[in-house]
Amino acid sequence: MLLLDWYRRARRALPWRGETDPYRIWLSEVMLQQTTVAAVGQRYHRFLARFPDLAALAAAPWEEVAAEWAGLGYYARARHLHAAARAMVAAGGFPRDAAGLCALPGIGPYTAAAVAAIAFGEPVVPVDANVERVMARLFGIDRPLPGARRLLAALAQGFMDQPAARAAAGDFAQALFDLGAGLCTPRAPDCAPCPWHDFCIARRSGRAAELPLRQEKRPRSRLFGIHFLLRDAAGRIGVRQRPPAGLFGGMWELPGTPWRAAPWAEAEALAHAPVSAAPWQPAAGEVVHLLTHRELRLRLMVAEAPALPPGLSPLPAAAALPSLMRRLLALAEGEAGSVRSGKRRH
DNA sequence: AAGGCGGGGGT
DNA sequence: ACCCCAGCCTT
Repeated sequence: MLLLDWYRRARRALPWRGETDPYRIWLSEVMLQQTTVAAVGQRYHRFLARFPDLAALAAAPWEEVAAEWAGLGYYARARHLHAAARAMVAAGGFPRDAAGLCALPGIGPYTAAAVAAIAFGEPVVPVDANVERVMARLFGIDRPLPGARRLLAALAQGFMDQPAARAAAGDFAQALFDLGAGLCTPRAPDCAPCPWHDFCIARRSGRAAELPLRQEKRPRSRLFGIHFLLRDAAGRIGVRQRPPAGLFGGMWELPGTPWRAAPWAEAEALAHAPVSAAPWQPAAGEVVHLLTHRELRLRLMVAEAPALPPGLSPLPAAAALPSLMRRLLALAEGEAGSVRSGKRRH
């Protein structure tokens, strides 16, 4: 098969390539949900150093898992990963097929198929955005996503039903990923070296870069909040745990106002301060943090107190915070405010 | 079927 | 300033 030949020549060297331990395959797939390979980076090895196997992860308290996941985003993934590890230990180990995997929290059709194909050789295609893009172009599918999802999945599974692919299910799946990530890219596909160059309908009509079509997205709504950085006499920072579900569910945060559509006046926000008597001082600047469908605009008030009040815990390490909260902390260090999401300016 | 849910890299 | 990414869960 042309694709498998190309893959054996051109495949990427990735940290999880060549792994056979289903735990390690599973972890890589969950980290990569809606997350680029570059963003995962060294976090895969770091996580495994801390939680080397299913038993270690299942035995760990949630706070340690949350701290290890901090900064990776989509925090429900960490909650589900932890819950699934405990469920698997209780059930005696890993389900050996896609159907069994799919019943676990945080494992949907994609992840179940990926683990089944890569770890167990089950001839199922994990349909991610790469596979959808490749199939939409190869067959020239004009129907926009997400409506075309089932059609694209069926087309991909058709390839897996060929004997050469069935005999190397994990390689075939990863070959589609590498094709999508390296050649059949979203913006400017590099069609010349593509193993399916001659058969690709979109390329033959010069429309590869235009497919797949997508439904229009809704505009971002804006949320405002003011948070409070309280240090005790020892310099420890008081944090609390967010509710288990919803935005940044289960993660540490600086105490603050609720997030709402209208900006807060300082005096109004002080009603939500963890200590009312403290001399709160506003930090310069504002954090503007962009999520997929929200724009968070947060400001910071700073004060010291002899001791942290009940309800606040000392922050174990800044690295245990989601990126949003780390950026908020940076306001107190006098770093330039009003920096847009994520990337630092120098 | 649609919306909620982070963060960062690429262009 | 956008677009997109080795998706899943809830409503």
